[in-house]
Amino acid sequence: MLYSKSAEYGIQAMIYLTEYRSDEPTMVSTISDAYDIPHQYLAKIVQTLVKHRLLKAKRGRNGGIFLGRNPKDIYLHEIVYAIDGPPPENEKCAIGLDLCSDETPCPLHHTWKPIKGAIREMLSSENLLELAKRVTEKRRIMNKK
Amino acid sequence: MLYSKSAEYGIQAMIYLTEYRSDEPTMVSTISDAYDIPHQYLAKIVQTLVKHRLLKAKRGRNGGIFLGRNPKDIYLHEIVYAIDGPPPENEKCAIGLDLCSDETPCPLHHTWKPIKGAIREMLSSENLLELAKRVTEKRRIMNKK
DNA sequence: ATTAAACAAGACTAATATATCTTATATTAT
DNA sequence: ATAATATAAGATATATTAGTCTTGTTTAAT
Ligand code: SF4
Ligand code: SF4
Repeated sequence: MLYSKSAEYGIQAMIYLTEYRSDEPTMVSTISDAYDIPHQYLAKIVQTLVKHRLLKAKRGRNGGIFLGRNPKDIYLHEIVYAIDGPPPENEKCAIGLDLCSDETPCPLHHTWKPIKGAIREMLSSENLLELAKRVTEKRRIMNKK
Repeated sequence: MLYSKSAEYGIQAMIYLTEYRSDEPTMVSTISDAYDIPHQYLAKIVQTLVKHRLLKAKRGRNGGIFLGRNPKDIYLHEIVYAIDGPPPENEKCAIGLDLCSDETPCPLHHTWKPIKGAIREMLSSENLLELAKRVTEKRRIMNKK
């Protein structure tokens, strides 16, 4: 819906790193085990995140990955763009009749445009630290029951 | 984003039928030409819409398709469901960590849920007649320039 | 009746997204 | 130095979606 499966895995991995932040590197396999992501597949996704400097990797024995920078300053859309690439210039959304503009909109424009805006806003305002906090909180609640 | 390419084509075809409504049947090829949709592919999509009674087909020479009922009473989500099938019971949206509920939501829940609601609302409140009217209006504006 | 023109249906192909396999390279403990 | 263990990288495989081809069936004009 919002992004590919690959991007979803990437986000999950980065949330994991934020939640269990450490000075020691975290193995990719630790994350893929925890979230049940195919190991090699996640490894490749991690590679592209490393190239985009969202992660740092330390190779060799006792190696692993770290966050590339402070999770408070990493926003969802960065992760999505890194993996799925930026959205196309003329993104045909909704019904896909011809090109869109505010003057000659497609027939869904007036309801769809605000929704699209809300999605963009969500992806560009949510940062990793907040997301990870909420995951921790969720886990706390679930364990209580 | 909202539905598959097939569903998009299906919507386009039904908008066409609404806009150029007629007592004579409209050939599938007329529509596929007008909207540049692969003919045979649209034919198959049309078949499933016929099965779901959203369209009626008249076979043989001078045959073609009609709307199954009044376009005022056909809503977008019906077309989408007919082609893409209904959404999964436990639709994992957003980040996809475990299952979702209002009590133990995934970390995007509070921003994503209202958006999801808006999308559902859009699909279930937009009817064909309105959409077709807007297309006509759009065409009028574009021709003026 | 014959034939042309339309939809119907299912097999087949192509493109894309998702996932796995294999080999290379880097790093560290011994 | 050697072996173990990690990421790096690209080839290969599988699944899903999109699109094509072939043949069949229905209908109406001739
Ligand atoms: S909804 Fe608006 S932005 Fe989206 S395709 Fe239609 S006109 Fe363009
Ligand atoms: S956003 Fe809400 S509804 Fe969607 S997966 Fe998260 S908890 Fe579930």
